[in-house]
Amino acid sequence: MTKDGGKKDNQGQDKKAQQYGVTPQSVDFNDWYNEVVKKADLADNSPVAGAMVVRPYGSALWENIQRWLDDRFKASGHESLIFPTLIPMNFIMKEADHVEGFAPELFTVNKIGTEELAEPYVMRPTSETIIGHMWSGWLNSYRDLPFLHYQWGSVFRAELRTKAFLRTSEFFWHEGHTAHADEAEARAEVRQQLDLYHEFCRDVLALPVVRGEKTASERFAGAVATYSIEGMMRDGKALQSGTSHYLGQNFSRAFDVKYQTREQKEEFAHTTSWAISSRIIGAIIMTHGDDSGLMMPPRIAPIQVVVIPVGRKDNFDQMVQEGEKLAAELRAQGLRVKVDGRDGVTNGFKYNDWELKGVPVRIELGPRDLESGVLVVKNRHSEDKETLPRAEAVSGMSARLDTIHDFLMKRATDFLLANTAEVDSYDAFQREIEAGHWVRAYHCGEPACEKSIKEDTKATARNVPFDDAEFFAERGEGQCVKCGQPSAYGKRVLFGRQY
RNA sequence: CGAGGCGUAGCGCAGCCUGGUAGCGCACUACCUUGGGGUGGUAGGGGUCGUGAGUUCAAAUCUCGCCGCCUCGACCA
Repeated sequence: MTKDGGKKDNQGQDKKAQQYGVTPQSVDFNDWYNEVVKKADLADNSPVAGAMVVRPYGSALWENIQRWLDDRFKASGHESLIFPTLIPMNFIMKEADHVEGFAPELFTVNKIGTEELAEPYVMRPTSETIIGHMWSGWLNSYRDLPFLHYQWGSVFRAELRTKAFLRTSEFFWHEGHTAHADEAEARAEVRQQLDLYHEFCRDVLALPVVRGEKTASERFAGAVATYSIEGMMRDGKALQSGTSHYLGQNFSRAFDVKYQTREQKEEFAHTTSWAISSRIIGAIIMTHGDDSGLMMPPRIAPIQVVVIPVGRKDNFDQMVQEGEKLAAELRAQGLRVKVDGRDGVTNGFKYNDWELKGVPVRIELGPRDLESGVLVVKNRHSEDKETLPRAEAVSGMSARLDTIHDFLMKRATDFLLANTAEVDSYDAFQREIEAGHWVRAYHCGEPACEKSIKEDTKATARNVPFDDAEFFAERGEGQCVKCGQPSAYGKRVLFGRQY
């Protein structure tokens, strides 16, 4: 917190201010974020530069994310597989744009023991190349298609400036890779997976996101088209929270992924790839978090309800047991419940602790409550404590979590809309960006023009919202906000500063 | 990778300028106390000062290299 190390006369006084809680968002959003990540026990720095250690609480969150997505992938006919972490370096070189995009950030393995390798490997930055290589051997006939594959794993991209979850040199994700007989089917897959990500964000994480297509300069290295979902963080910056790419035949040509058609012609497959990474955890933190710490969306929260037994020395153990009984009732409904039976820690400490960790609902259970058959229930995002009949509190818990979900979704959506401006002049554009807002503006579609906007304002084109996007979908024409040329895309482009 | 800042116990810091072998608060352990919003007390344990080298009789303290973290910039999911 204190940044000037030269301060005198400060031998740990003013302890409360330093010990408890996190720096308010309004004071320093970066500090807030870093402190929340560490103090909520999500992750810690590791001895490896730019690579984090995900601690049990963060890992539990990630596992819940994985589980939901994995179920849906399988439900739509996708199959998981496992590829090596190492990729022959020359594979990366086979797709021209791909090389250019990834070469600067590759970790290279060029030695085994003391032996120099004639053919170096790279730590995979993404697996299109090696998967393409293998597909080439697996694909013969149109009857073999589609390939609907994905894998969970980590990838490596050397980053010069890292931040827990948002940008680390090794990060965790799933990468979906599919191959199709024709463009239409491949494009449908691309859209289907992006829509799944959108559904996941909306219905599970309570994250409002804008679906749209990336402009040419923001496209994935080697893609024909890149689509993204963009979320707005509490500081007004955008976070690309998921991507889906139509790769055309770029990779299939580079890796000879071809098949014989029904008409007995040889054809290259149309491929796709799509991903959500551990970065999505950063989106959860920065969309819902507040000055008390994290706020876990209830449907993904590792702990949905925490039970705090309140008691004195003579009855504390009994209250913990009662807490466990209560927890068992809630678990029987499929809820994830924790009983905080720590002794010697005061209730106030526990309240603050679980608020920092963002547990959506807290139940206090003390002798008085037990006697009168009530429970004291408090939602993480509210100041109010409710005293409810026990049966009602228990049976209504799932509905309560749904209500919290809806509240978070609405709050985040309101925030996103309130902090997005529609502008038609470059003055207004710069002013709005400077104020930390998103901007919707017409743009000519020229990469050079986009670049100059970025140089002026640090803002980039986030995406061009779909016609059926939940926000900002209206079509229209105008003049480029920067250069005055006729607009491209048939609608306003979403601009913002980004993570 | 460029500029700046910072690395002393798990956390937040003092000590460094004016070298003499480490201190405060919290946390931790034990006991007592307290217990419905970060209880109070007593007694303890823990660091060789990011790392390597140099200067010196002596280095947390002075010098240089390296590493790491943070912010800004360039680059990127």
